Amino acid sequence: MDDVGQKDEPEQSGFSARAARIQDVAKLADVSTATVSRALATPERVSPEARARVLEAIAKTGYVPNPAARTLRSQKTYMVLVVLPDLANTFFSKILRGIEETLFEAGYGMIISDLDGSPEKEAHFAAFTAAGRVDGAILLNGHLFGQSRDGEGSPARLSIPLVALCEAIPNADIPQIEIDNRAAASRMTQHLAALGHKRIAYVSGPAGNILERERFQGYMGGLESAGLPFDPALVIPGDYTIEAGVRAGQSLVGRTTRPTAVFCTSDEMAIGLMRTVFSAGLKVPDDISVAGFDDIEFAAVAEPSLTTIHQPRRELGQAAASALIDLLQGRPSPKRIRLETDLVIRDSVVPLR
Amino acid sequence: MDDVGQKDEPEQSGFSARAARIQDVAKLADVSTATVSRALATPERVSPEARARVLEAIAKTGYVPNPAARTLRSQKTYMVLVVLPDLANTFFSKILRGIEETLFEAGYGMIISDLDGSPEKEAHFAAFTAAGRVDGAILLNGHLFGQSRDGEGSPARLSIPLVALCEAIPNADIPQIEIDNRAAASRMTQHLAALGHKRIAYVSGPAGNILERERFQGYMGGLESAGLPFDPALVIPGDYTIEAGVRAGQSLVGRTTRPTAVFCTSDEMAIGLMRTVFSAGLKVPDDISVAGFDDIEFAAVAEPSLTTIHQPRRELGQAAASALIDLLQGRPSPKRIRLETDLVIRDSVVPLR
DNA sequence: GTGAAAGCGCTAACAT
DNA sequence: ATGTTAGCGCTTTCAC
Repeated sequence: MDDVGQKDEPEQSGFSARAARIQDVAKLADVSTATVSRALATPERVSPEARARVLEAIAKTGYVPNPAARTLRSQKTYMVLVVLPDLANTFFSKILRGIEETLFEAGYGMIISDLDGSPEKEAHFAAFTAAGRVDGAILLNGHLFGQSRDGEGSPARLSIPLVALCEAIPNADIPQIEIDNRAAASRMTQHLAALGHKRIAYVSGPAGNILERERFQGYMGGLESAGLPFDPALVIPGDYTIEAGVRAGQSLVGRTTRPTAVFCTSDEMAIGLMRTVFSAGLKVPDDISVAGFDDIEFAAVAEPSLTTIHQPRRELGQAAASALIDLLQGRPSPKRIRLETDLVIRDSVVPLR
Repeated sequence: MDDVGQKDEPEQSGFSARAARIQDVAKLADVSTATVSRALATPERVSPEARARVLEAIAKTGYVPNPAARTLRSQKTYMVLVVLPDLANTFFSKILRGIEETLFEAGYGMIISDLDGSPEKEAHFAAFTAAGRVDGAILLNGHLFGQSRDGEGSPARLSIPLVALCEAIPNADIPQIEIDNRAAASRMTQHLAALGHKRIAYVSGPAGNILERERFQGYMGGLESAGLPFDPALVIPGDYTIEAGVRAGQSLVGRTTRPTAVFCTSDEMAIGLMRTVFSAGLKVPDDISVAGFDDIEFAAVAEPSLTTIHQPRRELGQAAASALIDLLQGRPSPKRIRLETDLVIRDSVVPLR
């Protein structure tokens, strides 16, 4: 009476076409489906004997729980969405590793969303979270996406736990994991100034970007600490990409009074800029010093090797994932974590003259 | 009689805590849930009036179908797994873009799995597919993962449609999307030979890798075409990473009779190798010519800029995604696609002397 | 063209 | 410690 006409015998007969279900395991272990479920989720609440039989039956059948059924019932996906502004930027790869390894240990999977500067994609992934495909999200893109359709003051419906990583999200009451961008930029600026540079150019990130705002303030503060005047003509717009660096270089080499040092707010821009500078017949660092930010893998092998700010990328990813897991499991989570950066001195920056 | 005691009124009252379900839409549009479902999946089978009312109700409620319920019932996830050997390699970013955009147009989402050289991760993702979390997979890692537990000749159970991308999988009867690695490597080798180079070193990929085998054969064939002898001492082991390039460079600079040209089978290795060569006081290309493979973004801005083989990365991704979608939708799919590569001539290679 | 009803596979509430 | 049962939200026969 505990069985209602299955299609055919699911026993381990050579070619079973269909996957084992919890029922198959229960029958084989001579327990109820509830016990099988518990043996997996809360083993301590099942007798050792029953557990052993269940485990054996699972091994025999090759049973793997159906995630859709599990999710439908428990309303948990054990999936986390990671939102990136640009997957092509190598800066993110180690961060992703850090996130993934931490999530994995806690039994969560990771879905990556590459916004690629496209608002439609953002809408797409907003719908994604709204549909309940993920339990939480780690945002590296610097803002929340539109979760409520009516711009009213209504609290976001269907909201899930979020963590901001690298790019802080100012008015959001969520854990923020980052470095001290302002301090790091200030430190680099002062480093250049200490080497005698007086005309220090700054290649920016995208306008409005929070990293950009922080780093720019660090640049300004660094100039001030060094007693150097701020010259708006030395600020060159960029967006962290190689191409932006190439363009910034073009704008520099044509000038009559050139800066003696350039602080690029990403390594990719620094590398692109050096390329243009070379092509124009100038030498780095002899004619102009160039500094970067991030310390991506290519920074150490660039020619000349790049003086830059090292970010603990893997640790950033780990910290963000931990904070999200805390949230997901109802534990208190840190409100803000700031990891330390390092000034990495290589060959692209030398004292003036 | 079509309603069984809901918790509370789900109408658009300011703060509805819970997400709209298909029932809510059905009630509001005054149709059955079946009609709502059909209006979404097969609009042509629903009367225009009913469809309009359903669409309006969906807009009003903000209804988003629950993917877990949909998957549980239909056994389709509309998700595709993309398996990468190494996400940190920038070579993959544009490929991912190509895959993602094509999948997205067809209504599929993408889950990225970065194997990172770890067998455990491979097992993890094998379980992932076995659990039915994805409808199909695109493999860039050069082999299938263990799908059947018993090594018997039984056909893989729970198998899903697969496509091999870039790294062909020899004995698998699945669509293979790739470039002609052998021809490309041969072409580069002959290019170097045509410039007068007689001692052309080769920095390899990982042993056993299919790309490596093909490219090595291309190198051998290229030497032969040019009438040059093969010298095993000129083959330097690598694994496509920057670090491998650095090590390869170290093994080169110490030699008494150095090669005059080096063909690196990835741009990352070429860039790492140039770094070491510089540090040893040699010049590229004056003292030694260096060629790469892939044409990643950094190749054009390296110093000197890198002569390399251009791969149509985005198109490769698109082609693989299309082939998989064909399979998923029961259409015939191409068995093998080979996209064209280009020899990109830049500054890191010059004629001998 | 539309509705009623079954049920995908699991977990959790409630019994025992 | 274990079993029974309801039901997560959807798609899909099967009727009409």
